[in-house]
Amino acid sequence: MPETGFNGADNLFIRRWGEMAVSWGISRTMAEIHALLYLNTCPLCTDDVMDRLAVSRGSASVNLRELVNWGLIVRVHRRGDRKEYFEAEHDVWQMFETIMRERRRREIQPIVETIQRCLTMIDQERRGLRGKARAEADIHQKRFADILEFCGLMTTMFDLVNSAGRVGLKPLGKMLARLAK
Amino acid sequence: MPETGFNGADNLFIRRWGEMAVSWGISRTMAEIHALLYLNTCPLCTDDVMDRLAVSRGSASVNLRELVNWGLIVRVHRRGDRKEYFEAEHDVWQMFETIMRERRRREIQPIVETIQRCLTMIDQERRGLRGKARAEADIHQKRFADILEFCGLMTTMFDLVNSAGRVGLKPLGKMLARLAK
DNA sequence: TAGAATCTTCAGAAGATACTGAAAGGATCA
DNA sequence: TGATCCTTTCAGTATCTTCTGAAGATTCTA
Repeated sequence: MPETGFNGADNLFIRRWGEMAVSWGISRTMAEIHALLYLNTCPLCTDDVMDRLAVSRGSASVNLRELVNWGLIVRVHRRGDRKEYFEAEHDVWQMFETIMRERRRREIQPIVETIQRCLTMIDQERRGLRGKARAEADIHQKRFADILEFCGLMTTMFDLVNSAGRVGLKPLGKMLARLAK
Repeated sequence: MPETGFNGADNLFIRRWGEMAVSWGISRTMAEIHALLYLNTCPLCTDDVMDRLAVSRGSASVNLRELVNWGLIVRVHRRGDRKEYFEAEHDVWQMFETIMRERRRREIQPIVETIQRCLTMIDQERRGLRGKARAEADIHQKRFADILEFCGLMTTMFDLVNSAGRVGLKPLGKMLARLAK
């Protein structure tokens, strides 16, 4: 393993990052590898990850690939070295944008599509109803519409944050502070 | 079970809401119960939930309590009825604020505290270092500081969204649309 | 206070998820 | 071409999570 200047702070951070990941639906090992690469100044290879986090080759391989799929780390080749190295995105803002884009695609999009289908379904079902049943269906329709509107707004908000983020953290911070007043 | 006007759309939504929950670190049953109560116009009791979602009494009890702890549903008592009923928050905006507040407390706060500790630790460790090791420590320090700044900004943003949310979805939507240009 | 209705708890079971380690696959070198 | 180095795959295993169902606690009624 190359000199990586690991210390107590790094260990603490890596452990906590992994613990937190579980409550966000991400596997502990994957998050630990991500934290390890985020802190590291130079790319690491599979063996480095195995040694450092005490995981098997299989686990390291699978989790590294998954991180590459998410776009949070990239493969790095070195001349005269057959090993593959991995390097993390170090720009926190870019990291956030990547995570948001992926989660939107994988988790928000499916629910949005489902709600749209629900709205279509309920609209058809509603036609045959009268009186109380009709009123109930109207309320359900509104519930669906509310969530859908909310999802749309969230999407807008994250787009805004991402575009503002490109300018840098500082300007956005100032802008938000001004708005919050 | 009281008349609840369930239909295909509701079933579809409840199922999908439960599926998505898993990728957000929430148990499927808990999310399904939440979806069930969110859609329902009248409060439901434990037996209603058991019948509707085909879960055991124990599971219904535990998950309902957890939802109450999160503040997403409330207990409702009815005169002359010993059963306890449960009703969900129906305002999507309020729901979002509740979820964000809870997740911040349970998941963001711990990582923020850890990073602050990391910064203190690395600052102490750094004193004894010179040359390359010192430079490396400086970079690590910056990495920690970046995440911390990012967390602070996210917090500000959600506060803003929440306060703007109280005005209603529409005004915020317009405001964001204007900013996004 | 006995008895009925309801809720909570929890040990054991079931199910889901993630990891391991070895074998197979692929690339490069001599 | 064979040897070497490295990566990927996957069946079996370990671990973690969640559920079940019944026993026990609690609350209310008569």
